[in-house]
Amino acid sequence: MPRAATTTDVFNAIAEPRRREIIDALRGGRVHAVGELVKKLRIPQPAVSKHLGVLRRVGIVSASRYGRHRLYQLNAEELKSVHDWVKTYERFWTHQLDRIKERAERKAAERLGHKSRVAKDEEEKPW
Amino acid sequence: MPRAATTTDVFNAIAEPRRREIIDALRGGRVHAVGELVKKLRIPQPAVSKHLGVLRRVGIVSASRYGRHRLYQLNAEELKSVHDWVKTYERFWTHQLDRIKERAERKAAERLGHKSRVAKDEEEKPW
DNA sequence: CAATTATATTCCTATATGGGAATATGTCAA
DNA sequence: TTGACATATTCCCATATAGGAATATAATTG
Repeated sequence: MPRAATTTDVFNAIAEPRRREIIDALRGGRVHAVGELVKKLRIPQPAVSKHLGVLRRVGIVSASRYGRHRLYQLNAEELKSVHDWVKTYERFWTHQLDRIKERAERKAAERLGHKSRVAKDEEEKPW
Repeated sequence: MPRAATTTDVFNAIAEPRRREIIDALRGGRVHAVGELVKKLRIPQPAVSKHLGVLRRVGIVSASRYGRHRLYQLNAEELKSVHDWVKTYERFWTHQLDRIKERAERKAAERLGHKSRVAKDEEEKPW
């Protein structure tokens, strides 16, 4: 099986650096014509259009016409799913002290026999 | 040019759903043998090994030996770059009120002639 | 209508999958 | 040593790029 399409979900869509650049350029709610993005990011116009196409299919951006221009706008809420997922790991790099404390607490609990319960079908491993 | 390798960076590595499942399974700091992941996630062993290989090359997990087992451990800090990037968009979906207020403030500023300064080489667009 | 401008689409190509099957490697146990 | 077990690697293949070049489509202007 090949890799999932870039339009499968937001995670795949933002894996491409240039697409993240485009997203960043659209930050602040300002709409941008394709040509502006081309000039700003120095990416060939067809490439920008293609990347915008991917982002649009995933829902990260939406487009509207303005004369012969096409204006793109960010729908940043679509990035929420990524944020929600990665946020659950936030504690691993913030608050070093909390982490240490947490470990100490876990060990203390073990000493007191308050091991976290193990699911029935899950054997106790020696590690 | 083909898509960037999955081992290019964390963004590409986590684009694959099964790799995120593996990461999630390793949460909590507990080490896991490959076989445990296979049973837990119901993914064929070669697939698990391959995905772990990708994650290891990117640095998201690290491995150690224990007899004939290989124990994998999460290095969640590697996910920080993703968090840092997506976090800058957090305000777009949290605090609805703040967003409304912000827009109102921007409009007010415009009324007062306090437009955000425009870079010299950036023309004023009609939109 | 013709020329121009803005953007999208099509073609082509080299490359990197991800899964399945089979097999190799490594380690322990009798 | 010989199995048996745990994990990694290799092969094969269908598929989805991402970029470049060329072209098509759309809208404006004269």
